[in-house]
Order: sequence, then C-alpha cells, then structure tokens
Amino acid sequence: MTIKGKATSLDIAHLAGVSQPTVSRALRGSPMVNPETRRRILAIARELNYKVDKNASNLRCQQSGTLALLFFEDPTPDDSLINPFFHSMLGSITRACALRGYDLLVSFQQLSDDWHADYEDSNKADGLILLGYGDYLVSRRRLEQLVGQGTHFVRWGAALPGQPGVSIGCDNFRGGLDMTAHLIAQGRRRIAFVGDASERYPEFRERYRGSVRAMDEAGIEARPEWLIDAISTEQSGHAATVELLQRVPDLDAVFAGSDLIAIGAMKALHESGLHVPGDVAVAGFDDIPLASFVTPGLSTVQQDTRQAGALLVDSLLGLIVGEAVESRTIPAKLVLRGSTGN
Amino acid sequence: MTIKGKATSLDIAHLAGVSQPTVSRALRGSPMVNPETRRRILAIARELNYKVDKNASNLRCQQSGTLALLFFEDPTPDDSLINPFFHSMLGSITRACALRGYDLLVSFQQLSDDWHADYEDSNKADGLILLGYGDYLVSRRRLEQLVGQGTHFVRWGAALPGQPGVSIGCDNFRGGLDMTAHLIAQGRRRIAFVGDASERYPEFRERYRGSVRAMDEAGIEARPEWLIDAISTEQSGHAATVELLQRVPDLDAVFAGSDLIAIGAMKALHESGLHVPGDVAVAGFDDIPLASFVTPGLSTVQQDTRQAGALLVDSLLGLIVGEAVESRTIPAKLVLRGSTGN
DNA sequence: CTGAAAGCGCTTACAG
DNA sequence: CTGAAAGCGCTTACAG
Repeated sequence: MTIKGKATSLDIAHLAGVSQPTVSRALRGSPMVNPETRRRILAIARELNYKVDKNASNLRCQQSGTLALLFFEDPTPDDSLINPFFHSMLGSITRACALRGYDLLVSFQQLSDDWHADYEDSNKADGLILLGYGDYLVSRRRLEQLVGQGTHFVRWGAALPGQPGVSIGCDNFRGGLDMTAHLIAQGRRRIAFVGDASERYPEFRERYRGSVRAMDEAGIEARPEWLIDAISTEQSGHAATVELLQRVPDLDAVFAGSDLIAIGAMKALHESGLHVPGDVAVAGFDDIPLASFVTPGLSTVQQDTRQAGALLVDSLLGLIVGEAVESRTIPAKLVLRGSTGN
Repeated sequence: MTIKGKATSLDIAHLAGVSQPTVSRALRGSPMVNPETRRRILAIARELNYKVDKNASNLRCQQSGTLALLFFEDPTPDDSLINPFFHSMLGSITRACALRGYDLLVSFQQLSDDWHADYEDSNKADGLILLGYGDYLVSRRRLEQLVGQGTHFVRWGAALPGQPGVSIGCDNFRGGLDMTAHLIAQGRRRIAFVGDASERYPEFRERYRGSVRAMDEAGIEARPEWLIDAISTEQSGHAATVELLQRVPDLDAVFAGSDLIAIGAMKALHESGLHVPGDVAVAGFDDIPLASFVTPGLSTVQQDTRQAGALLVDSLLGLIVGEAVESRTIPAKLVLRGSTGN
C-alpha cells in the first residue's frame, strides 16, 4: 500500500490493523497501549516518515507549542546597526525555547506602528516575548492594552514597580553604582553620564541613578551638566559627547548608557585629541562583542544573556499555565578592560 | 451576549444573524458577500477582537503561512561569537517574510546532530531556509535527504553546479578576484589566503579560486604555502596566521576567508610586531559591522544581505507554489578601508 | 487495552 | 448573495 501525499494517523491505523485513536495514543506515549501494538505502530510511522500534523493537534488541544518574539526597533535600523546585545538575547531565547520543546516565531516591529501582537489571539503562539528598544512612554500604553486583553507576555527591560505585566531585566542600578564606584576608585571625579535618563528610558535612568548614588557615597556632588541625552547608537553617543565636551571641558570620565554609546563617545574623544583612559576614562554597559575589540578595550557591565533568555522563557511559560509570576532582576557584573585605566 | 473565552466565527454569525460560512467569506474579503452584511460582520469582529484561528484555517487549507529558518552552528558557539554576518541575514530574512505576509520560525541547530527539519512534515511551516556554517560534506547528505523527501528548502551558500536543492550565494569567485586584484594593484606580491579552501567550505574555496585567478592574471604564481586552513572565527584566524608567519616570513598580504578570520589575523600580525598595512595588508570578506571599528579599518567584500534575504524568501515561495527555481548568485562589492593601504 | 463518537474552528464545494 | 454539509487530522472523554 502506498500513501498518496502525506501519511496521516489513519493511514497508519489501516496498516497496523488498529483504530486511529490507538495510533494517536501510541505516538503520544500513552501507557494504555499494548507494548507490542505500540512497537508495530511506531515502526510503521517511522517508515512512512509520519509526523503529527501540528495544525490538527494544536486545534484540538487549543494551544500551539510556540512562543512569539516581538523585536522592536526604534529608530529604524537602516542607518544604525541593531544593538548586538539583542542578537545575543535572541540566541539565548531561541535556545531556551528549544530546550523546553517550544518553537519560536520571530517578528520585527516598529515601536510606533501597530504591533502585530495577535499571535496569541490567532492561536499561532501561546504567548509573547517583547524585546528591543525605544521610548517607554510609547510602549507603555501598548503594554497596558496587552494586559487588558489578557495576553500572556513578558518583556526585557527595567523591572520596576507599577509596570504593566512582567519584566525581566538586569540590575541596572547596581551596575551603574558599581561601575561608577570603580571610576571613583580610579581617581575620577567629574563623571558624565551619556544616555537619556528620563522616564522614556527606564534602564538608562536606573543606571544613572546608580551612578549618582555611587557619587553620593563618595561625597561627590553630581552636576546637572554632567548628564546628556543619547539613544543607544554609536552616532548618538558620538554627537552627545561632542556637545558634552563643550559644556564640560574638564571631564575626566564618561559612563555611557550602553556600549554602542560608549564607542561613539570614544571616537569623539579621540577626535578631540583626548586620550582614553589617560585624559578621560570611558565605561559602557552590555558587554557586546565589539567591546573587547575597540582600542583600548571597553570596560563595561555585563548582563548575563543566557540566564536572561532562560528566565524570560520560563516566566512566560509560567504565565501561560496560570502561575503567579513576578518581575525579576538578574545580577550585573563588571568587566574591566583598558578604557577605565589598568 | 458575552462570549466565554475567545470569540469564534460562529459567535459572530449568531450576533450578525447569518451563517458561519458567511462570516468566513466576509472576513476573507470574498466578493460574494453583500456589502452591508460584510460591514456588520466586520464591525462585530472588531468589537470582539476576533482573530481567525490559524490552526483551524491552516488545517483546512493544508498550509501554514509560515517559513522556518534553520540556523546551523558548528563548531559550538559558546566559545566564539556567531558570525555577525548571519545576524544581518536573519534580520533581512525576517523582514522579507513579513513583507510577504509570512511568519518566520527560527531554530538553532547543530550541523552534526539530527536536524529538526520536520516543520514541513508537521505542517508548521511551508518550507525551510537553511543558513549557517559548517562542513559542507556533513551537510550535503542531509540536503540530499531533504531533496529526497520533497521538502521545500533554499540555502545560503555557494551556488555551484551539482548541488542538492536551490542555493543563493554571493559571487565569491568575483569577490576573491577583485580583492586580490586590488591587493596586487597596491603592490602586494605574496598574498596568503587564510581559510579552509577544501570542498568542505565551498564559499572559501570559490574566494580562493578567485584570488588565484587574479594572481594568474597578474603573472604571479600562487604558492601552496600561502594557503592555510581556518574556520570562520577570530581564534582560528589568529592561530592560522601565527603558523603562516612561521612558514612565510616575507608575506606582504593576507586575504582572509571572512572578516572574523581577518580580525584574528590582524591581531596575530600586531603581536608579531608587524604593521598593518605597512608590512602586511589584510583583507576580509562579509563586511560585518566590526570591520569598520578595528584599527585600521578592515577592507573587505560586502555581500548585500538585504537582497540576499529577499531572494532566499522569494525563491522558497516559488518552490512552494511549484515554480522552477534556479540557484542564484548576487554581486559582491569591494569596501576598501585602511587595512589594505590608503 | 481498544474502538466508536464527538468536536476543535475553520474553508470550500454544492445547491439554491 | 447565502446556507447546509462535509471534512481538514488530530485528541479525548466514554464505553466496553
């Protein structure tokens, strides 16, 4: 007997001389099947290269075995590279899904556009993972909508009280504090922060707050002109640093909100004839691969993307099965290279 | 009337006072529906936040509206970063899918393991895109299996005659030729190729063949000791270059099979006290973002990932609808920076 | 341990 | 233009 087209469980049933439900049970490892019968069924299934039709089984079970990753890119990525940090997150999320037997749908979205977030409504995915960058004030309303609709989702970002939904983030405050304490220990006293630390960018804000705390503890008064806005691109970091140098010529350290900003800052400093770290120390945040390739190597704060990916996926799976899931913070770790001194 | 759980087309039918098939027709934009009826149905659907159940419609239509991207990583990526070139490809493939109304499943695979390539058999995807690196001799048998099973797939790689399935790749030969011609024009005469140019790595092989052709044309005889194996990682490029310098102390140029190799090579050259490009010119392939950040900037061959992603997706969609699809080659473009001279 | 029956939510002939 | 019917390929009570 040859099967026309793809084999179905019914084909197997005929070949094995059993009913179709028995095939289904055998395939799914149900204990209520005679071992001999199961063996026969599995052999036939293998021979026909049979695979369960996921559309059918998902329809029946009302779930999909799939998670969707929505990646946000604002501003548009055509003129600036996507932060490599997110590539690392994507990799760890993919692997975490695979380890747990879930497939991952990936979708790139503009933060400002309508989100194609209906993967769950259409039963293509059981929940969403949100990742990327952009203005939190813009995304916040959408997050509230998702909560309102009962969508299952987790996001990577600052895990702060009062946020809609579940967030997983790193300890931005602690990272900012530790790095700034390190700069101070290296003798730095006029430490600028390059990054938009408004409520639009809560992660930068936390990093900045940590930085200010470290200065407080060292008896240094943080000056308002030491804070300058930038978004997380090299270009923005470069431009901001150029302006910063006008305002604060006697700067002795730059703590950048991200590594990309830091790399732009280093470039601006070089162009101004300033030596890193001799004249100005530079530190970043993320520990992207690039950080170890620039000259001097960039000191930065590492976020454990492997743990982050696993935590995002596990939290989402928890939400899906109805557990109470809390926002969580993972540790930040200093990685010291040449840019902050030896 | 409140709907318990998710709304279905039947719920809408009841509310609109029509039959369920009419709802389906209206939602799918069938012309055979009274405009007034359609309006009513769409209004109700919007209000209920109704979304078509993809499992049900896919089951019925026997297709999924989804493509699967299998990304291969050999050797294991834990100790070396994934080639950023593939991140760029992933982005362009994702966008190309979205533009065409397809969703994308992403899966990371070990080249040597069993491939989880049953997305099509299980009707989770209509076809596969294969991307990544590793030994072609290992993957070739699997590709043949896929062809044998009638799986729809395209792969990124050297598009050479006699390969199983459809391949999209860049003009590696031309890229190798052009870059080597440039090196020769810069006065270089002893040009090593760092990369495994055996049949295990057809892309490297083509780049190397192009390089040799350029030397031929310039009357330079390529010497066997100028060729040294490496896989596409910085570490491998570093190690190979260290050995190469032993063998060929009077080297004046290194053409690396990839940018990552080139960056490892530059590091090895620096460690040996050799100046780039003063003593030894260095060129790479891919134009990863890192290439413009190293010092000096790395001259390289750019592959148009945007075009590549679109072509991969379009070719796969062509295969799925049963068109005759050919392997294709896209142009390679020199990007000259400081590492090959001014 | 196994089978007959129902049903997941759609789409598509078929008949009117 | 619309509805009644069938069926996509599964899984899961239910009965034996």
